[in-house]
Amino acid sequence: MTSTEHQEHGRADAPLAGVRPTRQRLAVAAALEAFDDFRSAQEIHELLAQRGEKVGLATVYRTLQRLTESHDVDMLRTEDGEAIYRRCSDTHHHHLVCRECGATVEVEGPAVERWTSSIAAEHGYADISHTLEIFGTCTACTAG
Amino acid sequence: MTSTEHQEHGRADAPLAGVRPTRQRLAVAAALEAFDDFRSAQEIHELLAQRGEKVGLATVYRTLQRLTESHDVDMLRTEDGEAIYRRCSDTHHHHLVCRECGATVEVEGPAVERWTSSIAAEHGYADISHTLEIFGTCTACTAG
DNA sequence: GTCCGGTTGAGAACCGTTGTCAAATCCCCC
DNA sequence: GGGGGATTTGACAACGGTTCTCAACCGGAC
Ligand SMILES: [Zn+2]
Ligand SMILES: [Zn+2]
Ligand SMILES: [Zn+2]
Ligand SMILES: [Zn+2]
Repeated sequence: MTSTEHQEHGRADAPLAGVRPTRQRLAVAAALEAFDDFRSAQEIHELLAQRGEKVGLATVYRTLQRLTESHDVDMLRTEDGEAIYRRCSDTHHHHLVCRECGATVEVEGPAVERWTSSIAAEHGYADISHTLEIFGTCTACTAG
Repeated sequence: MTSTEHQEHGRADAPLAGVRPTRQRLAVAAALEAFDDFRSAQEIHELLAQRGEKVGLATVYRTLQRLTESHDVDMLRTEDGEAIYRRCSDTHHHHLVCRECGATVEVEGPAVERWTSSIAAEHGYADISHTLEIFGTCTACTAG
């Protein structure tokens, strides 16, 4: 558990809380702010390189992993299994994603949340998580 | 395009339609019938080996790929990106999957289907598809 | 300054998956 | 029954995303 580490350092509610805000970690966080779409770790690494920020690929992966675990970024998988990341709002939500351009809309569905947990309870499954993503073609891509 | 191949052979509605029902392909199909849970390609390959059916791993992958494309099996990805396969019912449904043992329950949620299409329409997205999977730990795995 | 644990990064390792291509197999027609 | 040509197979290599390794590198505490 990460919760056993000493938490006196850093604010408990900010991204990168409880860890050293190193140049590399701040750079990854900044890159995520720069994007509005889901991006792969390698794309983020590439953007950092273009910006002149030298950050090792392993560090990008480690940082994204940490941010995902702390729910500061959303991670989902493309059709072919690649992990992609996006800085999202704090509340639980899902995504409406354009399969052409990647434009993303956050969506909430309290009824769906209730439905999934009732289904799980009904069958005795514990420690539930769920994935729900909607893919389509946005207006811009339909027009273009 | 696979649609350019001659399709006169085989029934158009059966699994493996339009391709030679070779020993290997039949063995993979049989293995899928034997399982009631989602299984990875490598697990299926291993089962075939245990049964004495010698089928190359590449052939297992190729066959599963073909069956997935023809919608004769469902393919989804575990939380760490691995593809898993299952022979399912024909109607549209989603899954409640044990992340330990793969035990699967098919679930239907008409309300969810309606919700996803209304969300999509609301934002002007067209040509909609969606993924919805629920992961948890089944009673057997919780007990064990 | 020294200490010391957290952090980094280059590269290797890992692992699921796909590509390669010669050999085997099947199907059709003679 | 015996070619012949397309399909299929499988051992193995290659690939791509991700994680591991571990020596070097910080950066606060004292
Ligand atoms: Zn999100
Ligand atoms: Zn949800
Ligand atoms: Zn299914
Ligand atoms: Zn559905």
